[in-house]
Amino acid sequence: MLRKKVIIIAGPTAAGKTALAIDLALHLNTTIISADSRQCFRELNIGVAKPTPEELQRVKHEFINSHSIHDEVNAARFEELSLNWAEDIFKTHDVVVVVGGTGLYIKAFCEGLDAVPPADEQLRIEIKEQYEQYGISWLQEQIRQRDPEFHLAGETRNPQRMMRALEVKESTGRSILSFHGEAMKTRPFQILYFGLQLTRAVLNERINERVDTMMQKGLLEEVKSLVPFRNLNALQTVGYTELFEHLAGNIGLDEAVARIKQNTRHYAKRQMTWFKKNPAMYWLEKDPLRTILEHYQSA
RNA sequence: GGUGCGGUAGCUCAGUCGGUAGAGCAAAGGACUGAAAAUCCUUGUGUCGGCGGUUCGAUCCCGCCCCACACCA
Repeated sequence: MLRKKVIIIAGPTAAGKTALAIDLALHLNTTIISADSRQCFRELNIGVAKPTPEELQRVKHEFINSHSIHDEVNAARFEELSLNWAEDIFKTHDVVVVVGGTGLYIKAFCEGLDAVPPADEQLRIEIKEQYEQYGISWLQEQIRQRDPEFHLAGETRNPQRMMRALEVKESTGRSILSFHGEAMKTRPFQILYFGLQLTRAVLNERINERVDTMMQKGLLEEVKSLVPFRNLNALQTVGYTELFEHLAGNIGLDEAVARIKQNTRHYAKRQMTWFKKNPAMYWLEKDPLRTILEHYQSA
């Protein structure tokens, strides 16, 4: 019986994860590890719905404001960091709260990623340049010739996956697919999964309200200050890309705001798709805090 | 009032030399292993504005009407 426990709080954007996690962490007198791929960047604030400074004061959060948009952050890096944080917290606590909407990051923390080697930076740049110059057919042809396994079983219309497959093949001689599923890692703690869920209509309403609030709080100003960095991975983010388009003069402000709402709905849908397939997920309904505490105590 | 151009999927439109129609976006569902708020996949029956006429058969041709836009009075 594992004494150390991790409580995961997952769910779509705008469902109320942040507030619930803080309440829970206060009750359990412990620390929160955020599993959000954007809130870790200190340059991004309004548009990523980060916990407020007051909230951060009340409960210690890891992976919030911990990185710069110029740093390389990804799921593998998150796995490493989050496990270290958890280990540290477990030195003085029996429970950790992990909250976030990034399904892959939660998976990386709970189950681990396979040991696919990182890419050689130079190689990655070369592949990207070729792709940008010659298009997807070039990528498909390269995959066909160099990685037959991926050509047959991989996503051969998905540029990002093909570029990654190519760089792995080139630098290791192995297909990226050959690394997958080698072992689901076991963790030295018990994991309890909880999901926040709202009806589509309510969720959409909350998304719309939140986007309007973000605009009132000055999202446009925040985005303006980030224009020079618009090509960084960290800024391929809902709320930012649409306003970059507006600032470039391509679309009006109303149109940009409407697109932020729409793209946020798309994003929330993808999040739900990810979490719904987790059979261990306990879907919260009324009185979520009490429900979690009951499950935690009897676990 | 006259002339012109339109009225086709929730939206923007394509198309059928007459055999009841299809793209993009939206919407819904799904995938996801070093960009993941990213990237990608699947799903399209709608009185083809209305009423008549011609025809074996009309959304497509003809007539009238209604609506929208533009121009002329």
